[in-house]
Amino acid sequence: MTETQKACNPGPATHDHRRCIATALREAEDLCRARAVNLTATRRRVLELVWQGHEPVKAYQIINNFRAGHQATKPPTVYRALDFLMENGLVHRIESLNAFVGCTRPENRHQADFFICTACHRVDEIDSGKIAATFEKLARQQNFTISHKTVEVYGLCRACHEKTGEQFHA
Amino acid sequence: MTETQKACNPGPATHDHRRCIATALREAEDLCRARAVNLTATRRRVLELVWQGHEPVKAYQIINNFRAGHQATKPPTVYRALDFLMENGLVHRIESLNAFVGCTRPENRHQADFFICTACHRVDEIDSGKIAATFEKLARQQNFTISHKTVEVYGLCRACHEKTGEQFHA
DNA sequence: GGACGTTATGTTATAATATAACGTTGATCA
DNA sequence: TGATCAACGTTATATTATAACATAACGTCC
Repeated sequence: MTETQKACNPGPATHDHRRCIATALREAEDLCRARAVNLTATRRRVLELVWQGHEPVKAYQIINNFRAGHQATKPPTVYRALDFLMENGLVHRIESLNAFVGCTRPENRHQADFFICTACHRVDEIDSGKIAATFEKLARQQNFTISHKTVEVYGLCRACHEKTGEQFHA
Repeated sequence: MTETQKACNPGPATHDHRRCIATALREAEDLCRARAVNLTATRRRVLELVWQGHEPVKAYQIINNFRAGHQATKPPTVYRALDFLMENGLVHRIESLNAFVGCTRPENRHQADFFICTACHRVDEIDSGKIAATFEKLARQQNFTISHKTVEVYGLCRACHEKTGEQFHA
């Protein structure tokens, strides 16, 4: 099991997700304080909504769920908050889904690559040292100079793969 | 004036892009005949427009440039044609750009990974045997079962990298 | 030969995603 | 105290994509 997963275990709803949210928010607060950037109430609320699960969340889900009490919000507010959160490595964008996911290890800035489960939609960051090396080697062969990348790998996570197996036996 | 055809993006050497287009269309015709699928005039025209360069082309560029004579078209027509072309491996979608690019080797069906130049926007398919192996190994470690992936690597192609170098000396 | 199925396209409307442009507020501080 | 700035509000609109239903063109089967 990788370090990425921390307290949360694979598969939907098998853990107390409130702890994931609390941890993510606390880490975000600490990091923003340390970096002297401003984690405002709006940004904090958006981060909380991104963390409503381990699945990617769409911008308009956030917009629609934003109202706390009876305050609504509008697209630019949420997109700005998402920009801030991405700049600060607290949230990643999943390009192939037009969606956003909380970063599980924001303390070290990184570009993330992802495994995305097509069954439960859980996203895990790939530990990407080896991937980077592979790409660098290929790039050198073509004289290509890499700056950044989008890597989103789809398939079944362990839990869902096992469930599928169960279905075959049922 | 249309958004068509800024001269071809160099890549290694400047080339006569009309030949690229002609080749792509001919190969498409051959493949569709061999597979007994129907490369209609609409689909052929969309493919031609996707091939207006080696850069990704947006759906609405295609829609706006579609008129041959004075016939316009509407989004569903073009999206349907793109779906057909993608199903038949003649076109790939670049997820992180919401854009489409002609496939350079449609004769063998494949999922493609890409190098995308941030300067000239040229796209090249990565020969991805090694990439797949690397991902498979990582996936096994996490008990993840891969089905497909999006890999889009950004940076400078050789030509643009060299140009940038020149600029630094200028 | 005409009813029917199939494939592809046309048409209308709208959904879903994202940003431009400009206005307001409240904190800070010279 | 008023200039500045960061953050957010507001309005409008741009961009990307699809749903839903209508029509056309063609083959086929009785």
